[in-house]
Amino acid sequence: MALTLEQIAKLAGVSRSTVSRVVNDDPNVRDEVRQRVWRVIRETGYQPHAAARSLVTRRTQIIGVIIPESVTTLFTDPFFSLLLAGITAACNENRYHLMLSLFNSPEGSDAIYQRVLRSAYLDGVIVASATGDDPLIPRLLRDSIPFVLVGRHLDKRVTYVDVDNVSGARMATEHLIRLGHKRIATVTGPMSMLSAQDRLTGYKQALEAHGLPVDSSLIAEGDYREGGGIAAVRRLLPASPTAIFVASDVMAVGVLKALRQEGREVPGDIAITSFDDLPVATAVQPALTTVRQPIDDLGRTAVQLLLDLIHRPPDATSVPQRLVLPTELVVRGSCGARR
Amino acid sequence: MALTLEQIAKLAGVSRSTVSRVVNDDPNVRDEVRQRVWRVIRETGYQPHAAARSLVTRRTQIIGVIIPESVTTLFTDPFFSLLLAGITAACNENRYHLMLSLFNSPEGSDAIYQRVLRSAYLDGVIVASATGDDPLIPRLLRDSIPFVLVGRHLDKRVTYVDVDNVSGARMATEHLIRLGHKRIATVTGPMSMLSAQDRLTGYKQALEAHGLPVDSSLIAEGDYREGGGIAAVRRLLPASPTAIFVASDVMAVGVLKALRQEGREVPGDIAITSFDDLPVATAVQPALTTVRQPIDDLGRTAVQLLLDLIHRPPDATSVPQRLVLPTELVVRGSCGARR
DNA sequence: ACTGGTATTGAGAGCGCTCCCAACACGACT
DNA sequence: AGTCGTGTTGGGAGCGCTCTCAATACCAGT
Repeated sequence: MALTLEQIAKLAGVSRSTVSRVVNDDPNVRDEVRQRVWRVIRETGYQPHAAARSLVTRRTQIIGVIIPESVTTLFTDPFFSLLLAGITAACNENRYHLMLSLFNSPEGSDAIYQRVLRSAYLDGVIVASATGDDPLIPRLLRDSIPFVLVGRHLDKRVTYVDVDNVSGARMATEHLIRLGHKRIATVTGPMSMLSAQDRLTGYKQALEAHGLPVDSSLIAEGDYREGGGIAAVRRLLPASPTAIFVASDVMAVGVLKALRQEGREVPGDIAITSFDDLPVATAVQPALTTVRQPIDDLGRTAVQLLLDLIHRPPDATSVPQRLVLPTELVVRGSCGARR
Repeated sequence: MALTLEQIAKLAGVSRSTVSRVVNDDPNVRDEVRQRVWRVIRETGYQPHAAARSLVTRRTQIIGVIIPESVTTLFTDPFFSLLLAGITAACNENRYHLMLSLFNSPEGSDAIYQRVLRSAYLDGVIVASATGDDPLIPRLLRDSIPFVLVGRHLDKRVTYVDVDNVSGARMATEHLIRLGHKRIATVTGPMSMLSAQDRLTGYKQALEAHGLPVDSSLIAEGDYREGGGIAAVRRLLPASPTAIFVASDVMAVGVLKALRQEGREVPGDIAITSFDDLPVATAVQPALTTVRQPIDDLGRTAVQLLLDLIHRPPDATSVPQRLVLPTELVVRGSCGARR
């Protein structure tokens, strides 16, 4: 059976309270006693019972990562793996635990919300790239559960960390402009997501900054998935673009595939730039010129912001933090800059 | 503040015990009372406090997924995303929660083990593809923590679910043999992993079954990562194979890349088959002929086995379950069967 | 009316921990 | 010698829940 504080106390010849002090690094313990207690703890392999502790401290040392219903289908995108890796690393460093919730259950997201968030399991949550109007956000605000969004949000009460999608997209598009392209199309993400809107904004800014017209026949909405890239190409080709800025690597894979099927050469006939710099970007042929986002940082920063929120004294009123991380363009073969 | 049982009891005009019975579906409650209590619960949005409940039931309704240190570098492999998706779906269906632990921390896996597994946070754990000699397994056995392995294990006390790596690899190799190849090389996974050993065994079985020699110059060890595939090709080419069975899709991407660099055509000069059928298999050109494994099933089955283990009465002695799921060959372009 | 059985309910104890407060020892100061 | 402060320790209460057991109500059968 698992040991309790009481038993450790008996073994060390002190009281329950003293052992508790030792375990929690309370300075009010004589050094000699502290040593003795630690020795017993080490020898017995004692570990405090998490639930008992949580019951009184009202803290679980667990944070949740929520993949909202609206994006569970994107979960296999390596973006989420990398994000999770960053988040878990930061959690480990801070001795926090991570609970993963995909809101992908037939019971409905309301029921999951109740079960996961209202039962005091979690000290706080990180919400991964929700759509702008995800019903989750108002609920979290209403229940005053500490949370951080990965991806920006319009509500001023929301703390978030995002990558600079606008300037990333602008760079990717300007790169094509510099290469002499005039008819530059774009495949966007699902417009319900702010990241998709931002990348489209960056694309438009680049065109406008260089006096090029924004032509709606050169804009096709995708879904951040491969199939969306394929479908978008079919809609775009009649407008005869000479280059395409694709709003994600995964869609770019689809675009590449579709173009190949149509007999178009990349970058010879059509140049491509995209966004994310996932491992797949170098797996395809030609390798993708793409915008790198610091996904690992994104995860680590989200954890840091959340822990700040959790440890903030409840009366402290302060403005929610909003961080935007920089992006960078990685030039490879698909844009035709190197030939 | 969050409500307690006691408050609900007062509101419904019954005792704490009765509310507890209602919440836990105890049949010994008059229907009229049950209705009344449920109504109050619904109206107030009451949710039992998880820690308080855990403290007495000794159950947390949380299961852990552990990615051992030996494979954390593979975590971005979409295999893990798909596995996690299957696991979370099964968890949601069973009203369990999922705690994700990557043993990737500088504090060392011993410390994480203590922190995560000895504090009674978890009802049980799923260990994802450990190496054969991962020190985690004996510790879990010693501490009698219910656990299920994804991937087989030699110890007879271990419950696991695996895919049929041997017969999958045999199919992939035999397919090449049927296409007339005689000099078939293989790029293996890291030989510390049983799945890698099994896939190599399948490869050898296929050769032997068709009277072909097993030539060690045609066998190169990889690491299940892209770089390993690239490096393996350089070691393999001097032996002039006409076909290669690559033990994972991700490595196959590397192999494709390296062959292209060496000016070899796939499948013209060298035919390729691989293993996994991840999304990337259809992203590359030519698309990979590969062995599909039912990853989603793997995750769901692991959860099912674990829950069986958790709910088994402690005195029930029974033989650990070992399940092996079938694989299937998906023929695409890289093997040259379709031209 | 009395007995026994069954269905339903409430009260008390206790899970293992933290936190508050009182108790104590000890030295320093008046 | 008495008082105070400081450092250290132990005991009690209580977090919100479940579980056991006793109490009560009600019915049927005698």
